[in-house]
Amino acid sequence: MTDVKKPRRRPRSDGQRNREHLLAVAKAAFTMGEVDIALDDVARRAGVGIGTLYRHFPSRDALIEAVYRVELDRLAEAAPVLAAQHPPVEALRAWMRLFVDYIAAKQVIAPALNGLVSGTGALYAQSGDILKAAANDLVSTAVAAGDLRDDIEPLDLLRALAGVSNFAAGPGWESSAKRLVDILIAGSRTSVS
Amino acid sequence: MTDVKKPRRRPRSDGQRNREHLLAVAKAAFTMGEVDIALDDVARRAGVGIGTLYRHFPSRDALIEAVYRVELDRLAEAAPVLAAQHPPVEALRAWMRLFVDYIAAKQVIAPALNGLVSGTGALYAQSGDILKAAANDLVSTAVAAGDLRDDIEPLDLLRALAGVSNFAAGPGWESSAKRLVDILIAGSRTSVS
DNA sequence: ATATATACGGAGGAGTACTCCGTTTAACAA
DNA sequence: TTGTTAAACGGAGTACTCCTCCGTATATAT
Repeated sequence: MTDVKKPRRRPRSDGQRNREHLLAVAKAAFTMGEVDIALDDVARRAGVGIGTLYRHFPSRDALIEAVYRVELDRLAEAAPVLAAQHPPVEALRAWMRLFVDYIAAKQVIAPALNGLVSGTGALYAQSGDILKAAANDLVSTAVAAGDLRDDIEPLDLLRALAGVSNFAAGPGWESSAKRLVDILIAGSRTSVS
Repeated sequence: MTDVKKPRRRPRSDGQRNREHLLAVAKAAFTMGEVDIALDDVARRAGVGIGTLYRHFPSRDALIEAVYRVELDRLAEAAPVLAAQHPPVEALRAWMRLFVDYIAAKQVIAPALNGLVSGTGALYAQSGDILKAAANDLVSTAVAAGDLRDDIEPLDLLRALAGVSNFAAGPGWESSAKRLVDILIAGSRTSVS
C-alpha cells in the first residue's frame, strides 16, 4: 500500500485550460475526416506549443484515447439503462444498435473500436475494459434467462460489430449494419433448429 | 475500343527479377510482425535502390496490395471448389472457416482484409472485387436453395469476419473465431423461430 | 514580495515517404 | 559484333512527421 500522492498544490489553471483546448481541437479534427492530422497542427490550432501537447498526452495514442474516452464511457453507461428497460435479448440488441447509431451520427466511435479490438496493445485498455464489462453484463443476463447460447463470447460480438463499423461509407451501410446486428442476435439464440 | 498497346520490346529480365525480389522480401517482412517496415529497408534487403522499389510499386499501398493479391485470389478460388463439394450452406460455412485457417497459419490475410473492408479507398479494390464476387456466389446459391434469408449481404459477413480477424492474439482466439462463423451462419438461416 | 513547483514553447534530432534525374543496361536491328 | 534506344537503375535530396530536451515563464502558496 504505497500512499497516494498528496498534491501539494492545486493544479494550475492554465494547464487545465490548455488540456481542454487540445482535446476540443483533436476531437473536432477527428470528427471531420482528419484522422491523420499532424500533432503540430493540433497544437497550433489549440494555440499552444508542441511541447505542451506532448506533456499532456505523451503519445499520439494517448491523445486519441483521451478523445474517445468520453464517448466510449457513455456507450458503456447505456448498457444498464437498456437492461432495465427491455427483456434481456432485446436489451442486447438495442445496445448493439446503439453502436451503429453512434457511428451514423459521426460520433467517431469506429476508429476507437478498431483500436480497442485490435491487438495494438494497452491503447484503449481502460475504456476497453469498461466496454467489455458492459457487453458481458448484457450477454450473461440473457444467457442466464435461457435466451442465448451459453457459449457466446461478448467480446466476439463486439469484434464482429467493429468489422462493420470499419467503414461508414456507401449508401445503405447503416441499414446493413443493423441487419448484421439481427443476424448476430438470431445466431446467438438458444433455439436454432 | 482503343487498340491495345503493342509492346515493341520484351520486358527486361532485370526488371522482373527485381520486382519478384521486392515482393518476396516484403511478404517475408509482413509475415513476421514487421508491418511498419520502412520501404528503404525493403529495398535494401532486396538489393535494389529505393527508386527501383518506387518504380515498381508507386506507393506503399501498392506494394501491400501486390503482396496480398496472391493470397486473396487463392481464397477466392476456393469458393467454387467448396461449392461443388458441399451443400450450399455448408459450403459457405467452410469458406468462412477458411478465412480463419488462413489467419491462423500466419498467412497474413488479416491486414489485407482490413484494408479491403475499410474505406481506405481504391486500395485492394481489385482483389476485393474478386473476393466479394466469391462470397456473393456462395451466398446467393444458398439463398436460392431456400436455406438462407434473402436479405443477407455477403459483404457484411465478410466485414464481420474481418472484425475478428483483426487480432489473432490471445489464447483460444481461433476457436472463438470459428464460433462466430457458426453464429453468423445460424443467424442467416431462414428458419428462425 | 519571494520562492518554487508547475507548465510553457519551439528548436532540433531522428526517421520515413516519395521524387528527380543523371547513369547504366538489356533488347533488338544492322 | 556493334550501335541505338527504350527501359530500368540508384540514391541523394525534399518535405514532413513524431517526439525530446531544456531554458523560460507563471500560477500558486507562504
